[in-house]
Amino acid sequence: MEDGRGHGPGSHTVSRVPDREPFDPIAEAHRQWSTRWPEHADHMAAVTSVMRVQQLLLARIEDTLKPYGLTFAAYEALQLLAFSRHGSLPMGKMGDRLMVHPAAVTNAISRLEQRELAERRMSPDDRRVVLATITPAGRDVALDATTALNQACFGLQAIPRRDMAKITEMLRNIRAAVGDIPAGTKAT
Amino acid sequence: MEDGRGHGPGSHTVSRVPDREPFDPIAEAHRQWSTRWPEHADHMAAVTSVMRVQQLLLARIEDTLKPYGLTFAAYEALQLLAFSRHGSLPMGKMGDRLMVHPAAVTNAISRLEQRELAERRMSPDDRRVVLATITPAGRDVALDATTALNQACFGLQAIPRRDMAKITEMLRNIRAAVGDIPAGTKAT
DNA sequence: GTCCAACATTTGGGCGTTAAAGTAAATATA
DNA sequence: TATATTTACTTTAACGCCCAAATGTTGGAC
Repeated sequence: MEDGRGHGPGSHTVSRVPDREPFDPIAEAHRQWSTRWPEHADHMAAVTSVMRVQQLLLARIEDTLKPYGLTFAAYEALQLLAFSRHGSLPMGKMGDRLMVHPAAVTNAISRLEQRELAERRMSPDDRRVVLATITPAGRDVALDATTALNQACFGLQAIPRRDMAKITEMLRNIRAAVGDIPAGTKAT
Repeated sequence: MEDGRGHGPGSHTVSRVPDREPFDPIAEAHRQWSTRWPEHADHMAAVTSVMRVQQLLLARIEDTLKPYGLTFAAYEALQLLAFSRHGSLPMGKMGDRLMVHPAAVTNAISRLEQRELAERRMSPDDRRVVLATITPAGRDVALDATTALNQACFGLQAIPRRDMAKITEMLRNIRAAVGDIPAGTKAT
């Protein structure tokens, strides 16, 4: 996959992450920023880092998921259902959990439904709500995909668990600052 | 904006980041994962954290950018041009820098061109390449938007610079592990 | 002069958002 | 109690962004 230089047909196959620049683009941007807004450069670099790492991880994850015909969004939805108490959740609830708009859930479940990995059921309690429900086939796929993801260690075999935990901790500060979680939340 | 509970028309206005769950969904997922794949839970939590923080930051950034009629993708492209040596860059080069597909650059520049923030020029050296070029109006908008972004401190006034730098450093390890930058790259 | 590599664009589809609409439940009001 | 208003839940439609594959053009090598 890692094609060293050389675009053309056959390059861009591995969902972006093209040929790497010979330098660190974030360090470069930090330099540029520092000459103009020195007091904001560190924040900018951190934010840019998060953006870029997300992009990189997403690419790896989707490569891992591709053999199972799942996109990351589809996987997230499926796994959420798999972890739910009865294998089903109201559409709106899924939107809250996944932090996406209700309309996005509608579409995601529709696609899963087409592939018979999930199905819609009317709630017996409230006829307004529709329950997205995972099928046995859906559970199988979710399990296989999760195993693959774990195997690939989310693409980060090289990094020790301790460092990963540290990253989670530091990012939790950001999430707290932004109101994603109650301020004083502690680790597991 | 912060509507405490209560969806319906008028909620979901602030680009996702809906009402917060009463618990930390990542800590919850970490728990679930731990019971089944304990040796992978830390990696999973870190990856999930990056994904979620990216989502949160993006929402904040786009809110800040909205008054200038810019999306984050558009801002990135514009800023890249603004920082470039002659205010212009080949389309392909932009794709490399921004880590997006060539087609994405085509569309992004087209939209910027419509708004007269950028324009296309044929390269005098190579008639295959088209140079995306920032206009004076584009520079103005980019500068204003950047100021706004800095003012908002990228939405993270609360977090000290030192912590932000630490995050950048730890994420650089991930980028190195994934091949985004040469292994031994150091900070600025 | 022919063949191949590099660029950019077009086309098609997934995913996300906003805005608007439709139905069902809850609540107010008479 | 009966009707009317408001609120909750989902869906549809329209648009932006991204990727993937196919198309068309130019430059360079043989």
